[in-house]
Amino acid sequence: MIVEGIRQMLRPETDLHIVAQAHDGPQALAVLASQPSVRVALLDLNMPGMSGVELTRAIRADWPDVRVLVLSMFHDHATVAEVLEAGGAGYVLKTASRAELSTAIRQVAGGNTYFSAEVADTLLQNLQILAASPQPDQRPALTRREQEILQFIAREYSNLQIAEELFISERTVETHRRNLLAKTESKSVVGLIQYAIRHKLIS
Amino acid sequence: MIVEGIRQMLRPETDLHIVAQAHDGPQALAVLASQPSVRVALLDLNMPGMSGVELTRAIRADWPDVRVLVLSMFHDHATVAEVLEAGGAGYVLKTASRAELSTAIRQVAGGNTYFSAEVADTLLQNLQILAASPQPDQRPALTRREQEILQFIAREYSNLQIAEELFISERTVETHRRNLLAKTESKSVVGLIQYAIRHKLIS
DNA sequence: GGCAGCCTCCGTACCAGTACGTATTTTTTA
DNA sequence: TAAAAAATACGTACTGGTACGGAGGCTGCC
Repeated sequence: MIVEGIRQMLRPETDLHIVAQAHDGPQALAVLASQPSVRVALLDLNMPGMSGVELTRAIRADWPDVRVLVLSMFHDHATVAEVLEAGGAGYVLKTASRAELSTAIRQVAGGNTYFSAEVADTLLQNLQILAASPQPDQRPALTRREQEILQFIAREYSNLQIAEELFISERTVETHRRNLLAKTESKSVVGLIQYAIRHKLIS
Repeated sequence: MIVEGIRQMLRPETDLHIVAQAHDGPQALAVLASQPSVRVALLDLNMPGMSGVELTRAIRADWPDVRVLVLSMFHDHATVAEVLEAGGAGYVLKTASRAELSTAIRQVAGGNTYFSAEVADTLLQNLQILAASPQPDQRPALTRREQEILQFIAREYSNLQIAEELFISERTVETHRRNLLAKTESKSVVGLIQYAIRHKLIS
């Protein structure tokens, strides 16, 4: 029903060719297998059986050149993020007009991404969490020197190598290393690296 | 000059109070030190001396409650990403209208983020790279057992502990560990953990 | 049946990191 | 300027990972 609706909706757009359609996940995968010309897969996130996210992931895994455009009623952050993580290239709300939908398809086909305005808002709102949020980080901060040492550790330098690099004694490096382990409450370099990554001190 | 222009521009917005102004980075930091009531710092990315990104970082480090709104002529991805990474909460182009600028200030003051439309586009375009890009990951896959071992290593288990946990010999764990190091091309457990995190095998 | 890949196990040797204690100099902060 | 924090440095001892080489059993596939 919905599939047919979209088909009718896009009929006037003469540059868009609907080459196939399917009613659930497995069917979609089967269709893709026999239709090498598909460039964009437009799919309803809320489908029977296999979830839209799973299907997205499956498509991306088997046909990396097929761009996935997701159609959904909701735009909460968790869902949108999941779709992106699964490899979705666009996310359009079901309230979108024909004009918006066709624009989205063209954008996605062209290698770009497309997000409905509300979806984009959601994403940007959450960039805050990813990159710009005030982090109430109330643990003992690492000193400048310690952070520096940590950089080298993360690059798999040995204590001796670090010492030579910084023109200090190996013993000093050992001490810094000990303090790092204590401050990050890790038993070994393993926890240290995880701490560093979590706190975006490296990579 | 620019500072004065913005001041005049925002004068009609009666709910916004300009409590201080500065002409370069160090001056801004000094002003902040003496003005505890500042909630939003509006700064030109292209300033003399200290770069806007540096100033952003400095502000976030010393006054985590001050929200930084950046004003810039450009919106290339590298620059925007840098600002975000430094802790900026918003990014407005200099072509913005008074209405947009005041909206941005209010959004940022309210704990949200704000990005001019073009900037938002740039960001969304690059989400593709962050989250939806096809990753040609053509390295030897880890076996089930190896992944299992890796989980324990990430949790800071020693070889002996892993052995006991899995009812196998410590030697076997050592061998798996060696194979893991080889497959991930890392010199030590340091690289191993980074590999695991990058490939979402842990945490 | 044979081959490949995985999981299992052993020994020897070495080195790097870790634990713990102590102490001086330099820099920052109160 | 005194106190606190950071950076510097040393010694001893021990543990745990790493390098290297070898080997047998099991499963699944051609």
